[in-house]
Amino acid sequence: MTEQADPVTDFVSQVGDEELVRQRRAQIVAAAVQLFSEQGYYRTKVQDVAKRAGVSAGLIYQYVRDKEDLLLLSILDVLDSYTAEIPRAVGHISDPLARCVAAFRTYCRVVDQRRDATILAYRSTKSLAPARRQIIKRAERQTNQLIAGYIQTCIDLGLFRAVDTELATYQLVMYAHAWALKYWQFAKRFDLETYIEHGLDLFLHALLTERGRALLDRTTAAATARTAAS
Amino acid sequence: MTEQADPVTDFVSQVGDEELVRQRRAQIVAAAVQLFSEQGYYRTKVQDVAKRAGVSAGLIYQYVRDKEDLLLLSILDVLDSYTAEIPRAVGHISDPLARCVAAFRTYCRVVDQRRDATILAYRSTKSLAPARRQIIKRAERQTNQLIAGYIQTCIDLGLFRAVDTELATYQLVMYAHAWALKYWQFAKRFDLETYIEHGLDLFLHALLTERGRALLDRTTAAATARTAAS
Amino acid sequence: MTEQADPVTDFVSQVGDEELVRQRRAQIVAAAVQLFSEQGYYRTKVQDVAKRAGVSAGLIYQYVRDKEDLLLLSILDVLDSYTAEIPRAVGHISDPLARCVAAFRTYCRVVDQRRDATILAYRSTKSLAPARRQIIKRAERQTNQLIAGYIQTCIDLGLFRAVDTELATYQLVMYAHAWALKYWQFAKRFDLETYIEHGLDLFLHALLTERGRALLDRTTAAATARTAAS
Amino acid sequence: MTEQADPVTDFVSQVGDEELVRQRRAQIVAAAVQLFSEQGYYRTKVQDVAKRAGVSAGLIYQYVRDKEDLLLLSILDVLDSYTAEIPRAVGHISDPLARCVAAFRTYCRVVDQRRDATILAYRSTKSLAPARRQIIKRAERQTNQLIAGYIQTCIDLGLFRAVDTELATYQLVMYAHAWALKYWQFAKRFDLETYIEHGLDLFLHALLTERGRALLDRTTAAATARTAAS
DNA sequence: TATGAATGAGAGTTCATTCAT
DNA sequence: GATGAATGAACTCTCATTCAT
Repeated sequence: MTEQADPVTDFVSQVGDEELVRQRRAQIVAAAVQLFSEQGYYRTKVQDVAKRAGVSAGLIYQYVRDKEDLLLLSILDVLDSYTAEIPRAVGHISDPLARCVAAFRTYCRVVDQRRDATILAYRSTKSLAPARRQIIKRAERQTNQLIAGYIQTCIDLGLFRAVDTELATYQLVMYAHAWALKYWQFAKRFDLETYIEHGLDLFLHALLTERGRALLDRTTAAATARTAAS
Repeated sequence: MTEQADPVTDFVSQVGDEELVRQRRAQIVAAAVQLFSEQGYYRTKVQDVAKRAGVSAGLIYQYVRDKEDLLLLSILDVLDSYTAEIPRAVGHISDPLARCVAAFRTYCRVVDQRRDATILAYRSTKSLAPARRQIIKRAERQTNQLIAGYIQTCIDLGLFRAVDTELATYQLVMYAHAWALKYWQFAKRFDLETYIEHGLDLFLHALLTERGRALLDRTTAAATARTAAS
Repeated sequence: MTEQADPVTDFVSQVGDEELVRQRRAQIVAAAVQLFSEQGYYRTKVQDVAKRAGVSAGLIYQYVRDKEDLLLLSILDVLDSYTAEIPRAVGHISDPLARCVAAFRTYCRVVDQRRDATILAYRSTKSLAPARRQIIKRAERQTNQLIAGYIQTCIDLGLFRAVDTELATYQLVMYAHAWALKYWQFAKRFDLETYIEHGLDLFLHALLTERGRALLDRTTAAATARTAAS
Repeated sequence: MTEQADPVTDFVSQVGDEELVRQRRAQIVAAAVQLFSEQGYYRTKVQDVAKRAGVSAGLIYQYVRDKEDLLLLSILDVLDSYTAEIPRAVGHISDPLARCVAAFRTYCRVVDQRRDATILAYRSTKSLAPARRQIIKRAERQTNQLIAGYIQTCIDLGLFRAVDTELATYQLVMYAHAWALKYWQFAKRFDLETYIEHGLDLFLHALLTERGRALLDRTTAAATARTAAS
C-alpha cells in the first residue's frame, strides 16, 4: 500500500493510485465549493456534496479526513486560482506600472468569475480549527506577496510613494474582494469594468508620485494613440 | 397583556415588563456576541450562551424566537454601536474636512474596541435566512450613509475630487474593518493609531483636491502650532 | 389552615376558603375542558388553560396537583353532567318503557350539547395514570348503572327480552357516544332527532317482547291521539 | 435514485431498495403499534420504538418523516388488518345471511387478536394533524363499506328490515370495538365467543324480517342436525 | 475501490412546575 | 391569595462518520 500524503493537508488518502486521487479530489472539491458557497458550510451535508459530485457519501472519506478537511480544500482551491491566474495574465508585461495595473485588473476579474467561492474563502475560515486556519493564512499571504512584489517594484523605482507596501496591497486585495462581498450593492450601479476603473483611479491617486503620474500619462497617451491609429 | 415587540426583529416577547425585556435582552445578547465571536455561531450552543449570560437555557426563548434570532440581534448590536458612536464623536466638529477625518478615526477605534464582534458581523450574515439578512443590510447601509454624508460634503465644497461617493465610503469602511479582520497580521507591525494615520495618508492622497490639500495643510499647521505652543 | 380534601381526587387544595375553591376549580376546569377538547390533552399547555380561564399559570397549581389532575377533573366534569341530566329529565316519568326511551333521548341530547367534551372523555382516559383511570371507570359505571336500572325494570316487567342488561346498556351508551365520535360522518345525513329515532327503532326491535311492543303501540297511539286532538 | 414513495403516506424513503423498505417499515411499525398501544402515543419515545424494533433511533427517520408519521402508519396497519381479514374469512360463503354473520364474527375476532392496537386506532386519531386524519377516515370508511355491503344485500333480499345501512353497520362495528375498549369490564363476565353470540342475538332481533328469521331458523336447524348427526 | 444503510451523539426547543414578590 | 418570570429535564430530529457487502 503506497500511501499518499497530501502536501498541504498532510492527509494520507486510503487510495493508492495517485492519478485517481487527484481526479477524485478535484471532483469532490468542485462539488463542495459550489455547495458551501451557495448554502454555507454548516448548512451543507456531506451527503449533498456526495450527490453533487456523483459519488457515494462513503467514498468521500477515502479522500478526505473529515468534513472540515473538505472546507480546507475548498478554500485552498479558491486561493490557488488567484495565485495561478495572476502570474499567467501578467507574466509577459515588463513595464512595472502596467504590470501592477494588470495584476489588479486580473484579480478583480478572477474574483468576479468566482464570486460565490470568494465569499466562501472570506467567511468560512473561522469554521476551521486553528491548525487548518494557519494553512489558509499561509496561502493568503502567498497571493498577497505576489501583489506586494509588483507594488514594491513601483515604489523602488520611485513611481509610487513610499507607503507601507503591505497596507497598500491589502487595500487592493480588499477592493477586489468587495466586488464579491457587496455585489448585491455594487452591481446595481456599475459593471465590473467600471468598478475596476474607479478603483484604479483611487489607488493611482493615492500611490503615484509625480514621476509615476508623468510616466503613466505618457504610457496611456501612447496606448490611446495606438488605439486611435488602428 | 402588555406584550413587547422588538422594534427591529418584530418579535413579541413572552414577557410583559418592558424594562425587564430591555435588560434581559441586553444581557443575553452580550453573552451571545462574546461567544459567537470567539467560537463562531454554529459552534456555540444556546446552552453556552445561557450559562455565560447567567440565565437558564429556557429563559432565552422568552426573549428570542430561536437561535438565529440571537445571531441577528448580536449583529445588529455591533452595527448599532457604529451608528451610535460616530455622531457622538463628530457632532461638534464644524469643519467638514476635520469632521470627515474624525469620523474615520472614530470608526477605526470602535472597530478596535469590538474587534471580535466586528468579525462576527462580517462573517455570519450568511448564516441568516434571507429575510433577516435584509435587516442587516439595511442597518449596514445606514452606517455607511453617515460616512457618505461627510464625504459628499467635502466633494460639494471642492475639497475632495468628484469620485463615486459610495465607493469611497466603502473604502474607508473596509479599511476600518480590515483592522479587525487582519489583526493577526497588522498588529505585528503597527499599533492602532499608526494604522489609522497610514490609512488617512492613503485616503487623503486619493481624494483631496488642490484646494482641499491647501486647506488641510493650513489646518494642520495651526494645530501643530497650537500643540507646540502648549 | 382548614385544609380542603377533594372528595374524588383526594387532593388537598392549598386554599382554605371552600367556596372559593369550588368556584376557582369550576372556572379552571371549564377552560381545560374546552381546550383539551379542541386540541387534545398533550397539545394543550397549562399556560393556555390559565389564559383561557383568566388566571395566572401559578394559580392553577393551588387548586390542582398537576396537569393530569386537570384532565381527571375535566373528564369527571363531563361524566357528571351525564349523571346529573338524565335523572332530571326522567325523574317524573312513571311508565318504565317511556322512562327508558326518555333516558336514551336525553343521553343523546347531552352528548350533542357537549360533543367535544364527550370525545375528550372517550379518548383521553389512556393519558391518565392507572389510579386515576380507576376513578373514571367508577364514574362511568355509575352513569351506566342509571340506564341499566331503567332497562332492568323493563326486563323484569316482561317488556324487554331477557338480554344481558349490561350489554344492552352499553349498546345504548355507545350509540349516544357515536353521535359525537362520528359526527363528521353522521351530520351529513341526519340531524340529531332523526339519529335518535333511528336508534330507538333499532333498539326497540332488538329488545321489546310481544307484550312490550303492544304496550308501546298503545302508548304511542295514545300520544298520537293526544297530539292529534290538540 | 430509485426512491420509494409510500402509497398512502406519500413519503419518499431515503432508502432505495424496495424490499428492504417494506421489511424495515413492517419491523418499525410493529414496534410502534405495541408501544403506542401499551403506553399511549405521547408517552412513547421514538427511542423506545427504536429499541423495541432493534434498530437505532436515527434509522427510523429514513423510513418515516416524523413521529406522527409513525402513528399514522401504526393506525393504518390496524385498519388494514381488518380490511384484509374479513374478506379472507368470508369469501367462500355464498349465503348472504351466513356471510353477514360470519363477517361480524370475524371482525370481533380480529379485534380480539389486536385488542391494544384497536384501542390505539380508536383513541389516537386526534393526535394527528388534519391532513393525516383524513387518511385514517378514508381507511375506516373502506372497512365499513365492506360490512355495509353485506348488510345491504340482506336488506335487498328482504332478509333485513330496511334500516339505514350506515347506522346498522356502525352498530356492528362499534360492538366489535367495544370488546377492546371495555375489555376490562366485559372479560369478567363472558369470553369472546359468548360476547359474539350475545351481539348476534341483539342485532338479528333488531334487523331480521319475518322471512329472514324463517330462513335463519331453517339454516340453523340444518346446521344443528348436521352437528347432531356427526 | 465503491456503496449506502446504519449508527448514535448532540443540539435546539418546549413546557410543567416552582417560588420570590 | 395571586402573579408570572425563571428553571431545567426531557424529547425529537439531524447528520458526520463507519462498515459490511
